[in-house]
Amino acid sequence: MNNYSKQREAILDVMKEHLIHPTAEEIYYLVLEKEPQISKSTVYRNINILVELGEIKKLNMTVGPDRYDYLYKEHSHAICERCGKIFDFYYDFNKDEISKELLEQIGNNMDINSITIYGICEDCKSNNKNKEE
Amino acid sequence: MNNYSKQREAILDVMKEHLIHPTAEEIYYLVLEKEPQISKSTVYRNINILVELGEIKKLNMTVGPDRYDYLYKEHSHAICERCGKIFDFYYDFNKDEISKELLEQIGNNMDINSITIYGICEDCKSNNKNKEE
DNA sequence: CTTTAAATTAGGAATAATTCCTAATTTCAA
DNA sequence: TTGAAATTAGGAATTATTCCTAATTTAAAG
Repeated sequence: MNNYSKQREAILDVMKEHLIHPTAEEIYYLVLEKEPQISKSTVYRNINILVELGEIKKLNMTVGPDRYDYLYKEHSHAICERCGKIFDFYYDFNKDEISKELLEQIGNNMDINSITIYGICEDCKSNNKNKEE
Repeated sequence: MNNYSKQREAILDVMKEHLIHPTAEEIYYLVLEKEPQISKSTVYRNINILVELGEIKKLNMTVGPDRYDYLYKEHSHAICERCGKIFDFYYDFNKDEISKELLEQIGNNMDINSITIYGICEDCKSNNKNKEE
């Protein structure tokens, strides 16, 4: 693993240019503009490699396919479980304390990579109110 | 939506009896023991309804299919992004403060349903050390 | 420069996970 | 009762992702 490849480079470039939480398929179509020969399997494979290398972050969605994010700057995500909207935000979680609690409660010294909020956004809440039940 | 159905009842019972974060397919096989006629599509459909009703919680996985949890008692989850292990733990996140930050930063008054930690567990960290790179 | 082994690729096939479709059945309120 | 709405089983269809293979590219060593 880890020979140079302009395809992988192009994918990372796309991620840096488009901070829009794209799906794998959206990344594929964006990369096509730079690398018209690239295949979908190459995109999927390299996305996984970039995630494994920590260059990009996989966002685990409740709705629709997973999405990816280039962390130009440390931030957290709040995701609407009903419509899938993703919000970037900053919050100073006390990771040391959380790590300590994890170690005490589950006996496992995890490295915390990210903390994600799942909930229901304002729009989905009000749409629901209009629904007859 | 929401006529009585013994199939949905059986699924919820299974979730209450097996607090093991099962996948939809695992739920299907567990429910089969109570309802030998039940079909997989019924299981999928009712799982989604139970999630929507807030009776069970969907866990968004990095690895493998999504999993589900009956929250017999409020708790959070820490998930290993590499092997998919799920740990239940308790932590008193300051949801009010987080909500306030969300409103200020993203202008959206979300209802927070859950907070999930993603990271790399101890086992996966040490496995990695042994890997030649 | 060559050579060579390892890594990567394109393209399509295969798999996995989930949703959709339909006719039959069940639920429940009038 | 009865009729409309909801739900079901079963299988087809769709979606998302991974796997397979022969050809190409990379990089390091001579």
